[in-house]
Amino acid sequence: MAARQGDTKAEIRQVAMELFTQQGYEATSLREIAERLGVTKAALYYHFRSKEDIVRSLFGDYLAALDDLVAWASTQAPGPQLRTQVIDRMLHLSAEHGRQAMQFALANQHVVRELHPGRETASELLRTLFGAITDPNATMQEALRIRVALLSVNLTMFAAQGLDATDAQVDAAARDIAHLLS
Amino acid sequence: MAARQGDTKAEIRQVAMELFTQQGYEATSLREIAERLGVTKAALYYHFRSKEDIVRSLFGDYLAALDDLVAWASTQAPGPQLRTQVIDRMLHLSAEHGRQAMQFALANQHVVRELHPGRETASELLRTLFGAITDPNATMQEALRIRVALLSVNLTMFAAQGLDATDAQVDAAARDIAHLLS
DNA sequence: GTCTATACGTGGATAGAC
DNA sequence: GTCTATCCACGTATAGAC
Repeated sequence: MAARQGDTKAEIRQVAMELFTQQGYEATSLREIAERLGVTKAALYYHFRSKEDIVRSLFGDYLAALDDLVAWASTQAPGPQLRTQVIDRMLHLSAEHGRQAMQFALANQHVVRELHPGRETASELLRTLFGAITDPNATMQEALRIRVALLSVNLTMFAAQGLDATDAQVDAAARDIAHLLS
Repeated sequence: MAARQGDTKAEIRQVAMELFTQQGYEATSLREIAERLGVTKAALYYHFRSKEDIVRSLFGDYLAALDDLVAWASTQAPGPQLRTQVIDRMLHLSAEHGRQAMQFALANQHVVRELHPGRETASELLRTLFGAITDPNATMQEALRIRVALLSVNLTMFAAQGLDATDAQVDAAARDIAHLLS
């Protein structure tokens, strides 16, 4: 209890991230988060304005960075080079925001979707990104493989759960796999 | 409304599958399902005993089949052959239960987890499966790639959303990708 | 900065009429 | 087979005291 002055907000974020990832966003109540921390629901409202505010504070940065990536890719000419660059940037994002963020995003797609106010939904975003890196004349097989290559970055982070590996090792493996597919 | 005798149950299942996949299980209320069908909540309770009962009727078969696969794989010796066989069986499962089931499972992992009464959780199940097909002496990189190969089957189904492709084409692409990685 | 108390809506679920 | 009416628990959120 010595460590409960000023960092309460950080603790809330940490517990919320954990529970949201394990059980899902809707399945996790504020009461649950509060109990786990030994505080009351009302205490949470001192630090955050709403439940959505918590999740937003958890992923706002990542989503914004993803937006930027998509916007940038849309201005480039499709082709193998762009593919490589986009994959590298995805890896960079994953490394920067941590595996847990990826796992949350995968487990709470519909929540992430709602967090995009007035913007594209997550699937539209993905579709835009796919379009940007895929040659218009590509066959269906090629297009599909490129999509899987891109998604494999996050999938690898997910698959690494419980595996005895450093972040750097996982990053390297993700890069190998994505490039193998693209 | 002529088509509202006897197939109501089927309609409920269909709408539920759709909404659960799009919005998530908890985020979808029974009221929402009922309204969409033009009936009342109480009507749903005539056909199903609970909300969980609906989702169970949607995925019980798939989960049972997955259980069988894991149990079988555990009795086999790990190696390249087993890997190929497991991947083929996964493809078979996906084909049999449809892409939408895969999408639901991916979007509602924590719900699927709860549906396993007295059994392993979904992640334990996956871990068991991974263990069965991975050589104990494999490097971390190899182990990770095998995991991703297995998961890529479902991922490919997911990635095929909105793509103009037949089920057979997607299956074939999934097989290629999984084998490329394994 | 954290609490008690409470309001309010909604969700799942049941009883009983038609 | 579907409806109305209703119950109860829970979830988010607020007001105001300490």
